Amino acid sequence: MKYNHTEIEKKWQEFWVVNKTFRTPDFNEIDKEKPKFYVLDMFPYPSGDGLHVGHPEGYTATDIVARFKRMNNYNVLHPMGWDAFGLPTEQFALKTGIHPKIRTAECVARFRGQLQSIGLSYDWDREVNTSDEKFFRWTQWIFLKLYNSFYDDEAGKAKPLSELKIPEGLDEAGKREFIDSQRLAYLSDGPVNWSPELGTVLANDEVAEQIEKGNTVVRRNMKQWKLRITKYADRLLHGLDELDWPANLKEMQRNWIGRSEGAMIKFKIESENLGDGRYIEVFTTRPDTIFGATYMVLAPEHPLVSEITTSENLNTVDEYILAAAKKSDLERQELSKEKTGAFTGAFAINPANNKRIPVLISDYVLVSYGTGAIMSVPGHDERDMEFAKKFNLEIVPVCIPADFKDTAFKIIKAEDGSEIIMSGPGLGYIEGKSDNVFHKFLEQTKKGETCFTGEGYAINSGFLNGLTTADAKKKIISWVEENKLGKKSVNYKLRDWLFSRQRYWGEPFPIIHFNDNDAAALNESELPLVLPETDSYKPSGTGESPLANLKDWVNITDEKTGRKVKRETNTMPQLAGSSWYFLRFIDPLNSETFCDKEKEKYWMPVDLYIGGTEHAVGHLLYARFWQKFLFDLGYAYYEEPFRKLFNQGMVLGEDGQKMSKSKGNVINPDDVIAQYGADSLRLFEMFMGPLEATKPWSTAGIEGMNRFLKRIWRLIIDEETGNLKPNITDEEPEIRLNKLLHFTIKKITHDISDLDMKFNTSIAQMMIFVNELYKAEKISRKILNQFVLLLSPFAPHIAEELWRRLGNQYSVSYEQWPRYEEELAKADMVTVVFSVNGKLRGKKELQPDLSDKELEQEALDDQNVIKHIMGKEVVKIIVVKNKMVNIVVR
RNA sequence: GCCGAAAUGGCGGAACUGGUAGACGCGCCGGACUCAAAAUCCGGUGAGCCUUAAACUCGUAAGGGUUCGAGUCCCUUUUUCGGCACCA
Repeated sequence: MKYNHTEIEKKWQEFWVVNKTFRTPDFNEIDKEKPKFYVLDMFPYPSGDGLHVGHPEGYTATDIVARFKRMNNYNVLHPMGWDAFGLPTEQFALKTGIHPKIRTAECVARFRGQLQSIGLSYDWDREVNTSDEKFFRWTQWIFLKLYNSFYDDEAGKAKPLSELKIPEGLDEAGKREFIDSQRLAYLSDGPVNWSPELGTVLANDEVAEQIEKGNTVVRRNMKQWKLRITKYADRLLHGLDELDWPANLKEMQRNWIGRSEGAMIKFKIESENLGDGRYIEVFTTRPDTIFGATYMVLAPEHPLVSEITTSENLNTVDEYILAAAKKSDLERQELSKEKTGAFTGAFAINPANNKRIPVLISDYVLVSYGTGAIMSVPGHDERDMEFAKKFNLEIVPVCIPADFKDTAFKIIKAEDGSEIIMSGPGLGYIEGKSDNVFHKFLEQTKKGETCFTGEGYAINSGFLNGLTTADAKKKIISWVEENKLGKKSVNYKLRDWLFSRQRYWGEPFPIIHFNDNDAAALNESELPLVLPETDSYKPSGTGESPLANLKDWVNITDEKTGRKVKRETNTMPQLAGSSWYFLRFIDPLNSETFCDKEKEKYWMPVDLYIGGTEHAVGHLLYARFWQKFLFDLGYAYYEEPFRKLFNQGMVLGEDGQKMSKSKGNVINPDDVIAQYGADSLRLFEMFMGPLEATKPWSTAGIEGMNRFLKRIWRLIIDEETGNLKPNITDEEPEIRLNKLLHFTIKKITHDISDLDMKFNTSIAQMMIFVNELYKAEKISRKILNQFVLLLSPFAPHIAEELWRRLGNQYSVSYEQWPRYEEELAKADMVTVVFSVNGKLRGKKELQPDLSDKELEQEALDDQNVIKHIMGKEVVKIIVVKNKMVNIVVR
């Protein structure tokens, strides 16, 4: 009876389903004394294409860990669900008229079937679907919590609006405006990323991906919902420190959050249009270079532009603003080589040296970062220098590299102990040395040929002269603070999360509008607010969602007030549901709350989370944000959701190229399973290399895996009779094989429990073990039992089958993971190598743990070693226990 | 441009804190079984020294360094991949 993967896999998959083998018991049933392990895959979007071989890679890895932990007496939570709201399904509906709900159900059924055919040990009783109203009811609920909360900066956490202190003396409208300005979910009118092809706006992290797909993204002013994630910027940044995440991923989040320290400084405006006491405020990370600020630049959209522009310059400025407005963000960046701008006719006063400097506008200054205005230091900022050269603005060097320190100034100790700093162009000559390199540096900077952006020492900077950049920063900041011209300040690149989309297939907002600037939230009891039925998913054409066309649904009468109101017609982004789905798995059926806190306390945080890097700054940042928010309000026990994160690499086509339909190199896991079986697929996915690496698929490789499984089968089963091989005995194991078994147990146990996800070496060790078993005349059943258990997390179907055939009962899934004895896992002979001057000259099998003296003697007795040290002086002998002896001769 | 990761046989990849480079698999070569083939089993397989064995030399992208000893540590360069990119 030959190894029949199809039959065996079908049999055991059915067994697992019927027996609910992998069901994680309800919270009140589990033994809470046992340790827990929550192992999670990034849940997929159930697309029409089905799974590709990239999916099972991460899923198999987590499955191995889940199965291993179960066998090690952990309570394991290993769930799967569907990130089911999303644009492709809606576009499919537009094309075919098939309702997204129906399409989603089809795709989910297909995906679930495929996942089950891989033999993944999910608890299907906990399956969630973000587009299911029982699920998104709670997405809407969290949104309401955000809407009804504010961030208390002093306490450093979010609180319900009921605790918000409202300033006195406000009328009703003023109060409302104030409260709205504090909500963590708020409506904001301003420029957003709009994609005409998609008919929707996009969040910043989605823009790059959509452009790559060939969609255009333009800037457009629209009123949109945003979530105030920026309030959490610092906590999101610092929280990273304690997480066991890949360094590059943490770095990506840090970059995305983009914290920079510097100062806000006010520059007084001099304009014919404006009276005294008006200022331009700038943010700078280099306040120490303020003496070199020779002009200012405002973003074209800066509100002060219209006020300060003089009549003489009005036309050019207006033209420029218009031209800039027409450019998309992308165009602005692409044209970055050539700086453009216009003079406003206004001047400002540099507070450091009271110089009168011109104020210009340019689109290289972004309105959305800092204050939308900069002080320009062309000597020490490349962008400013480019602009200064183009517009013939003065460049003053105010910072020099440390190398020039001694030439640029001299610090003399005065009699009273204070320091006198001598500086000036002539210093080098006074000292009796002329430094051409230094003067060349100054000249080149003034001409715009050199731009030193590093840190060094201040020159031409009045009271900052001679200070290091760090000291100069401190000094100038305390100076502006004393003079009430500014303060130390921190800025972030992170923007608030654009949270609304003009789509049908998403969570509706539980919001009604009385008029343009007066909205109200539904009560929690009114949730879920379900999607209205329709057969038209076409965008309204006005930049509103398809829901806007459904007049009966949109226009309603508010029961509380009796007023006619309109429903919010936007829907939430796909990343809403994925920001908290991992909590729902803990308590998927709860209809009282999104997740019971006691259960969350037990199961969270996720102990191992595996997915691709593409979610580095989107999903992973938003999920952390929501977790922190729920923590602040006391709904969650933990502040960080994912303790250990691992990024799986990409699986390339056999040609080493990215898999794509157009290249015709796509491997379909269904075909692979049909031909070689799920166990071969699983094993090969893990054998290809470390999980994080990008590596090509190989048909020859999977054939090899299939061969390995057949070899295991024949080792145990007589293909002629279908019975156990006659050489399997009930005797005690042969010592040699037993030692190798223990070594193998140790190797695999470490490979899985260190969570480095390098299972290729575990499989290699199993192969070594099987090769050795083939050489044995008799094999003890005990050894085979243990081996099958070792194999089971990797290739569970064949393991279950062999386990039964070896005469065992029940499933391998909850058997005790094999233990190893350290003594047995040790080799009984070690190979010690002898080298002379670092070159290998001989080796010998020796007993372990010989003394240094004994090893030394062994080396000196070696014929080849003798040949190489003959007639030479032995300088020194280095002995590494159990490893090597190196003889150094002269 | 900046930041990060990587580069090892014909291929995928091993090598724990510096200590036998190339585990394991694929491919290839040889043998056994067979009328023959497939499958299977056994053996070999970094390069060079005309063949073989021993011995020797070279060899982990390139060059240099530290060390008794470097794939591993340090410096320089090249290439590949990933991320960021007017964020003041």
